[in-house]
Amino acid sequence: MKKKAPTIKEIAKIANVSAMTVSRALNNSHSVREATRKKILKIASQLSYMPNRIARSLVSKKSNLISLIVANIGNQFFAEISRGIEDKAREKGYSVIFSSTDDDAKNLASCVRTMREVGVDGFIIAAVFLKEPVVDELVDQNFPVVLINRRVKKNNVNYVVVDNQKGAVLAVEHLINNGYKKIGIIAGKSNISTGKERFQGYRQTLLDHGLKFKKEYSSQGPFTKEHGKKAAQKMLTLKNRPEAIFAASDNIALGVMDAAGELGLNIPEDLAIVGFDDTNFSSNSKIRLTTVSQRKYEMGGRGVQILIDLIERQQPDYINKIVLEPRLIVRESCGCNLSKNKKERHLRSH
Amino acid sequence: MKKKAPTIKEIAKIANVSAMTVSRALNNSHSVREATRKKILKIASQLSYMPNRIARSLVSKKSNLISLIVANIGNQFFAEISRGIEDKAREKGYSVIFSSTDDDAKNLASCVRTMREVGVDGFIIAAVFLKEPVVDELVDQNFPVVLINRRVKKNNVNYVVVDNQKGAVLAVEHLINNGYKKIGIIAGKSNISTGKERFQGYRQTLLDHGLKFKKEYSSQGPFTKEHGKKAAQKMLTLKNRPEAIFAASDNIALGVMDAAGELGLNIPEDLAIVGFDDTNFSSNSKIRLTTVSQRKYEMGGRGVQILIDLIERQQPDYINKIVLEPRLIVRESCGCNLSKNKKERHLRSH
DNA sequence: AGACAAATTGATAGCGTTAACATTGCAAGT
DNA sequence: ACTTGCAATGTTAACGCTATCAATTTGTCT
Repeated sequence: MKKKAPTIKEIAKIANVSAMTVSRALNNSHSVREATRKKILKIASQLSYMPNRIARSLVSKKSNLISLIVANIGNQFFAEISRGIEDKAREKGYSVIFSSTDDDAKNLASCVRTMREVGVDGFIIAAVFLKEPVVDELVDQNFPVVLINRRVKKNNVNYVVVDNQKGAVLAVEHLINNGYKKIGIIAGKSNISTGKERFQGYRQTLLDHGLKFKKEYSSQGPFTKEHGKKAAQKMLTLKNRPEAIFAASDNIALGVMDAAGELGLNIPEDLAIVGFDDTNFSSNSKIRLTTVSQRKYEMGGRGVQILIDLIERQQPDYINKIVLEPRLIVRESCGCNLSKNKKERHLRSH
Repeated sequence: MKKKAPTIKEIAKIANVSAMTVSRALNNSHSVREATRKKILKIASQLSYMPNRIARSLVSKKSNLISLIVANIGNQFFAEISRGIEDKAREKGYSVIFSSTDDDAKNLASCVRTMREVGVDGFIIAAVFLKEPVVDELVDQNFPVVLINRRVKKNNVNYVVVDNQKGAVLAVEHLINNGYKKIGIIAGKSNISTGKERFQGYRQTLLDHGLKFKKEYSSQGPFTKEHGKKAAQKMLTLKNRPEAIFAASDNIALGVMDAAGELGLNIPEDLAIVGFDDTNFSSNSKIRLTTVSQRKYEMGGRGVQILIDLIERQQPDYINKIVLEPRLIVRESCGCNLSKNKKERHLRSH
């Protein structure tokens, strides 16, 4: 059996003082004589006393627990965000409980409920749809929430996101500026803010540059490699196939690469690809994915900062919306910085 | 301000019963009349009552929280394990608090301490060194712990690992069987079980096949891409360089690929690589890493299972050691299943 | 109807901590 | 010496829940 942990009462008994004095001594309140404090601290350390936060929480109505809800913690993108969240939370004295929803609305609802029972002080959610009644409810009840990465349609929630539309514009303009005209998109779902906004950025950029939007050059689905592959297979076997694809996430881009590989298309010579997220693997020397960078670690950290301000009310009561700047990381999958040398070498080999 | 949550007392008042009856009704105890239960449940739902687990924990001395400690949640490998842990935990009614240690012993110690204060029911640790006093202490105190992925030298702890030595044997034998003789290793640190055991497997296999171990063909360091790259740069510029490298993790393998790329070496034609872990990205069509598979998701799940058995004492009091079978996933980075066709094509192009 | 067992409900206390107020003791000021 | 004032400590109750045992109601059987 687990050994019973010592309590302040036991310390009190040994030290011959009241439990209250022990409590005060351990929380370095000012009104404890130095000698008493020392005695108590010594006993506490001998018993290797640990404060029981559960009891403390019951009184203070604060658990110092944060709930982090993502679509899938096993996914590199969310894992990187999570690390940012964890570090900042720990720095501030909070711990993080994580849950994955697999982008299923029911799971979100049940996670939120469970976490409220657990007594978390607030939520960081990176798994919302544009319409998200669960979030509305939290907001209505003034329960601390911060959305990360994705936002909801309603405008009354705190969030930290990148400018997704702008990110898409950067990506697509880069392709256009380098001479590509037949540009396809494999996008996320349009009921998710990132999916929708990146798609809009794509479409708008085409129009702004006098290119027209072709339905067969676009696909909307989950942000997964599988969707990327399937959609690319279809798109790349069109009689008049696109010569460049904007993948709305790096995972999608990976799927596109797989499809291209199977069709015998070289990247970037036969097909240019730009991704979105700049996940860890994208810089790999075999992948060299040109992609729109999201500062995931920072995003997580700032989200926590806002959440904790909210919880501890150090912030006035306004809604905090942070839109980070996206940045295009040009690597090689877009074919836009191939050196003359390489291009020639490639041509020769055919 | 956050709205105060309703308590059983308030329900009791409205229902005109005692708090105890409400408690019983909500926990479907048998000794509540059906009519009473219905009345109480209705009121509870009207008030959207949520049980306060903190209060419950204080009484029951059980939080239904599990602490998961990994080296770095932002790392794909640990992220995948975590997902397995989360799913099983949720299935069993537990939630998971995660912490990253960056493989720093002090961080581990402080995490464990914090988590014990928080009141977790047990630990799943995937960040131990061979000698780990913190774990010893938990074990001494009979506090539920399960180690995942890595184990400690002492033999009195529950764990779930793969057979790392065997995994290394599989990898290296595969290379040897396919004609490679000059095989290097970029290994993990030898104060970590996985690092040590994989190294031993490598060395033993060489000897068993009449090859001799050359110090300059080996490097030991962190399981990171950076270490992989740096070590590979050194190893591959040896006058008599290895023609194959066993990377003790997929991340290391990625670093080796980077180094090879910079040196103008093609994989697998000029250099064969085998990794370890089979992380998500390894199957990518550009990477195609031959690697030793660890069933990470399963590993996590089984770890949780054991931990919960421990917590709830459904298991007799013996120590549970699970060693999963590794499996070699042959893809292309080892050059061992290049079709004749491809080989010829490659030769032609030179 | 009366007696008894069983089912249902209630009262009390306690989990470990802290907030709020009460008490004690001791030094300074007159 | 005697109030005054403040520092140090103590007492009580409460946080929301449940274990335990006591009290009450209900039903059953003779």
